[in-house]
Amino acid sequence: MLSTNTFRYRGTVPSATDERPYHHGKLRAALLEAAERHLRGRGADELSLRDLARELGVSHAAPRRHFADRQALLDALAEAGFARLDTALRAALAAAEADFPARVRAAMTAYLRFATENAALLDLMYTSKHRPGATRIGKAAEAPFGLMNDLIAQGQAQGALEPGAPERIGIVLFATLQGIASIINGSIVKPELLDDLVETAAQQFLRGARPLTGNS
Amino acid sequence: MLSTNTFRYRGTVPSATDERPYHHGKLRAALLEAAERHLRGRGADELSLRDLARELGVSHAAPRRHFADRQALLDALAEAGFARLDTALRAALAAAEADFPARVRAAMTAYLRFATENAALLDLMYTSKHRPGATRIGKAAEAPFGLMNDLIAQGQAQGALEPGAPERIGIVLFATLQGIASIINGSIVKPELLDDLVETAAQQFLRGARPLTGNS
DNA sequence: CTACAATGTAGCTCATGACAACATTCGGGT
DNA sequence: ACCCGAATGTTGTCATGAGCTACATTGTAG
Repeated sequence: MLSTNTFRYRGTVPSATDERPYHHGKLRAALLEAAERHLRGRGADELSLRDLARELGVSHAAPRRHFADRQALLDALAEAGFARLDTALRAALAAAEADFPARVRAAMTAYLRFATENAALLDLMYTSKHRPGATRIGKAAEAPFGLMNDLIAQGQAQGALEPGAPERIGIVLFATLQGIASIINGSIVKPELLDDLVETAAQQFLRGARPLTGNS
Repeated sequence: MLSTNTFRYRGTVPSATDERPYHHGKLRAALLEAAERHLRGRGADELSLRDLARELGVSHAAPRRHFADRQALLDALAEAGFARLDTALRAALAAAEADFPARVRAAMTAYLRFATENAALLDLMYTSKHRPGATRIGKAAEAPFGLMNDLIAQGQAQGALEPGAPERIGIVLFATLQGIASIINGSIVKPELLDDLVETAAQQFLRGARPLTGNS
């Protein structure tokens, strides 16, 4: 597509000079890749379409061919983010021990690893001004959520968690993770405390949601 | 310019006509008030200084006399937000029963009430790009934090919580609150579930952080 | 090989934040 | 009272970015 000329440029090879081909070829993918890179460290509101266009050596209006507006690019980033998060969680759970506490810790750690390494992206994923027709994002978000619910259900089956709707327990666990990510990313607490926080949260969760055995 | 005669006011009260006085008089306070109002529903990034100026019937450059730049206004909003949050929490705790579980629920409810009613403001308070010299915000944030720690310490004194550094336990509780606020404000879960979530989180916290009595 | 779709470009409008130069008002010192 | 400097507000300007339209180039299906 972008390589191996079929006679364009009438006899001269474009790469021989610094001439860019008129068509970038993979602009959409390149924009997403560059945007995600820009998102590391900076916030989403500092992401400029024109900036990306400049970086990719393309005119300021070119991105519009692939994303109707700025928000569309952000939505696409969020959607891709959920896919990456899902992959990371699945990988972590696949590599984890079989016993429930270990699996919970593995999932929590993997989530927070993703959340702290992709702070701005995470923010985008969850605050992406859900405009009326943002079904794709909601759809993409279901995968990680389902994973968490499966984990909870598994814990209940093993008798490690009290019975009941998995969502009821799962949402609070998810909220705690989200909150930890938030206070780390917001520099409220030092990143060094992350492991400590995860361990405390895991213990509280496992103790707080286990079945009632005799005493109150 | 907009007033023709140079002799305006000379013995007449300005409010008698619709002429605005050259000096607004309380521009800073009015800006903060208007900004906070604009923040309800919309996000902080949609807050425009020029918009505020227009609304207050003042020139587009006037706000600059009171806030060096946009971020300075946002910082001031965040600072005021922490003060309001502190007030709300203190009021809730003052009105609460003496027993620890009731006080925890009161604090959690008050926090989440503030958080959901001031979504954009809360976001501002915790993501306000902490620029190097943002000491004022950090200072303002300490009050609510101290309150939470006091509550934890009180629970420990009553034997309702395991001993240890209050922060260690408190941070996780705070994170959970923050996370619940985040998923409600981000429309991940329906607002109607808020009370349910609070109750579940409270139960898990009280059970998960209480002293170990005999069994593991 | 030709018409049309896809993709990229150039140039415009509009809004905003930041800045500078100037105007008006307020208040304190004499 | 009066004057002068400090606050506070105004107009004008610039740079940047989003979004739009008209146009140019390339890819491709028929």
